[in-house]
Formats: sequence, C-alpha cells, structure tokens
Amino acid sequence: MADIDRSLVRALPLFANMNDTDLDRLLARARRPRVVIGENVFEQGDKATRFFLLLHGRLKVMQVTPEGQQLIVRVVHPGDLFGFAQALQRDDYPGTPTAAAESLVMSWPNEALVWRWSSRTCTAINAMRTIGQRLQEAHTRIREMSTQEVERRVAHAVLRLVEQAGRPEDGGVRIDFPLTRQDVAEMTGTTLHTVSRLFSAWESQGIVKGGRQKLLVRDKVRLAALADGAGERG
Amino acid sequence: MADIDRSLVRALPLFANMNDTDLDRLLARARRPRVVIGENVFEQGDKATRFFLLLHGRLKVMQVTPEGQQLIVRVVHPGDLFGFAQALQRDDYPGTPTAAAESLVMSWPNEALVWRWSSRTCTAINAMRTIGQRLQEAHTRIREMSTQEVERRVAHAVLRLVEQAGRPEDGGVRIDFPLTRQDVAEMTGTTLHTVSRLFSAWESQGIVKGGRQKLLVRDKVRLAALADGAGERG
DNA sequence: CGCGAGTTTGAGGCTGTTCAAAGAGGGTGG
DNA sequence: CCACCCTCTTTGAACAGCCTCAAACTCGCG
Repeated sequence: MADIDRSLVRALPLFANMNDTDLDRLLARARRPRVVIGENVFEQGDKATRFFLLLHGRLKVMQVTPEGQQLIVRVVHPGDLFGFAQALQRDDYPGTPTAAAESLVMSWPNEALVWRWSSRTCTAINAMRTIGQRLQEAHTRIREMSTQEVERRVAHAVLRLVEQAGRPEDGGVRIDFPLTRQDVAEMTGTTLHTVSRLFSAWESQGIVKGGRQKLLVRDKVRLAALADGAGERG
Repeated sequence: MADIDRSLVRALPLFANMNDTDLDRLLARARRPRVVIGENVFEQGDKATRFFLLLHGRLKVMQVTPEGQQLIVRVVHPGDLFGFAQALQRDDYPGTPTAAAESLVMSWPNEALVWRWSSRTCTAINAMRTIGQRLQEAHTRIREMSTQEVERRVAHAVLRLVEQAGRPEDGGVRIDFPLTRQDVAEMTGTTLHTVSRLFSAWESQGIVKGGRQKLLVRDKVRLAALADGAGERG
C-alpha cells in the first residue's frame, strides 16, 4: 500500500524533486481517510491546519456566499492538491470540498512541507504567497460575477479601488489615477453605458462625484451598503 | 537613487528575508524604464523573459479575447509585482500592462530569482507553480464569465470536464463522476434550468446524451464549435 | 412501491445590453 | 487666448437573453 502511494505521489510535480528518504518520511506522516459521497473533507471557515491530496475519486469544492448562494470553485481530480490555505496566506479554508464520488484523500499538517524550507528559501515562499493572494482575488471576482448583479459588482470594484488607490480629499476619497467608465466596465464585466448610468444614479444620491476620468467617493458607508446588497431590498 | 530603491524594495514581502548583499546585487541588475500614459510595458503574447515591479504610477493589465473584446485583469499598484509569467508555468505574457498614469517600473531577467533557489527548494517552486496554474484557470473563468454568453460558458465547462474526467465509451466520452445540472450551473454562474434547457437542445442535435447525474459527450467537435462561438452566427 | 432528489418544460418579467445620438471636458495648435 | 477636435460621458428607447416562478415528470434507491 505504501509503495502504491509512493509511486503515485512521486508522479506528482510537487514532489518530483524530493529524495526517497524525505518522501518516505512524508508518506509516513500522512493520514489517508476515505470519504463517502456527500461527505465533506473539511468545512469552509475551518481552521486550516492540514493540506490535502486526492488519491482517488472526485471532489467538488463549494463556496457559500453570505446570502446562501452556492458556487463550485473547482473540481478536484485525482492527483490534485487541495486545501493548501496556508500557502495562500490564510488560516482558514475558503471552501468546502464535497465528495461527488467515493474518494480517498491523503493529508499532512501544514508544517510537513514548511519545515523543509530553510530561511534561504523565503523568497520562493514569498513569491508563492504573492501568487496565492492573486488567486484569492481572482476567486473573489468569480464569486461576485457568478452571484451578484451589476450594481453590487461595480460597488465592490470601486470600494477596492478606494482601498488600493484612494487619496483622502476634502469631501471624500479620490481614486488616485485616471479611470474611465470603460475601465470600470472591463473590470466588472459590464458595459460603459451601465457604469455611467450607475455613477449618475449614485451621484444624484450624493454617494460619489464623477468627472472625466475621475471619481470621488463621498460616502463610503453607503457605497459599502450597496456592495453588501442594500439595493435589492427597498 | 539606489538607496531609495533599496528601502522601497526592502519593504516588499517578496524581498523581506533577503540579505543586503543579495538585494544590492539584485538591484544592480535591474532595469528601471519609465512608462508614459498609454504605453505598454510589454504585450500580451510576448515571450516572457523578465519579471517586473511597479515602483511608482499605475498600470492596468488588459487581456484581449480572440473576438477582440477587452477586459482588465487587474490593476497594478506601486509595490506590486507583475509579469511573473515564468512562475505561472508560461513562457509568454498572458496580458498587456498599460500605464494609466506616468509610471516607473523595475525589471529583472527571470533567472535573477531562480538562481538563488537550490535544488532543495524545488518543492517550494513546484508548489508555487501549482498555485500559478490554478490562478490561470481562475483567470480563464473570469474572462469567460465577462465576455461570453451562457451557452459558450457551459460548453467550455463541459469540454474541460471531458479533458479532466473523460472516460471513452462506445458512442462518445463519459464524464466519469456523478454530475448534476445544478453542479454545472454552479460552475458556470447560471441556473440549473438554463443548463437543463441547453442540454436538451444539445441532445436533440446529437451533441450530448444526458441522464440522471450523467453526461455523455457524443460530438466533441461540435461542442467545441459551440464553445468557440458558432452559436452566434446563424 | 413509494418517496425524494434530480430533471424537464412553459410562461412571464426584469436586468442589462445594444443601438443611437447628443453633450462636455481638456488638451493642442493656431 | 480662443477655437477646434478627440475622447470620454450621458441619456433615451427598444430589444433579448436569462432568471424567476411554477408545476409536472422520472429515475433510482431503500
């Protein structure tokens, strides 16, 4: 059984360059739970203490939005790693992997990999985390595009710009670089017309103040309310 | 000038753990081109020989779909890395970074970082690549959700499942695990109703064959044609 | 055989797109 | 300094794709 695991694991890119001794030590530390259909390997929000490898079967990773809408972030196939939250700079799991078929997984504590990384390799680890953050942003965007209507997506995008490129100014926070309606449309998957209409509506409510390639956010609180779905009630 | 760069670069997580000697050597190798508004740092599809850091200004990373539709993948803020295609397992750049404001970037050849990684750190590098691939998948999904109508998205999703979980069978390729219409809907950001309607339509054209939690793809070629936008003409 | 989960199909409505055209801001050149 | 032009923006009207709501159907398991 251990031999089967070893050849299987050896075939994965992640462990390709690991020597036999280390690999065996790693395999010895692994848990190998079986997962029946419908069962979850872990739950979204759980503290992320371990990372996982799917040996056999099929998992779908679900996320639930605060409103209760579900979406499938990805499908895990045999040989895929999943639940590597630590690498993404998180201490909880962002989704729930559910068995779509009878599955066999393998798991290790987070440290199982980290302890092998000397201080000299921190650059590699940091690079990985940078990419990990980018991945989370991408997933956030997918979640929004799947489940939210245009106004909320645009509100979220503007709020994000405020955080990342906001410069305080009398009367609000200015987006600190030239930004067209078209740009916002391309960030949110809509048209410049819709964005323009939204900005006009918001401006008449005193939430933002527009301008040519300019945007001033006057009322971040109310914008955040829109982003959280205040529009759909009332 | 070099001192300014050093303290700026030192503040970034990526280089936080690097010693002064190595950091100085790295800075010495860097190019520091200036980019005026509207200019591109590089072009989507260019061979990826270098990676970049934004020191000052603002960039928007654009992608163009084969149909010519544009979308903004992300906005690059000062201190952000970009163009690290190598880390994502690619040899070309997936997007075009355009200056939205007068910008100052810094760049290194890909090897500038890699040479510091001993063979012992391959695990870290591999982990990074795994995440990098996941990031690319996420971007593909964002691109599809932004620019394509439902039928094409669903067609793409099914094709991907065929690649990743297809088992040849007489008369076509079977998706090798229980998959509900709801699942497909949650993968593509639509409703189970729409997916059901699409599958019905496709089945009447002999492209797929449905079943309870089952899907058999009979004509991959025609499905690929739908995914590539054959539906919108005629 | 009955129940529940999954699927199919229809009708109607709404959000957001498409198409069209006019209106402003600001940089440039005369 | 003014006028022009280009790009960006605004707004209207009509259409359409997709969702919502609703209800019936069927497969397969216990």
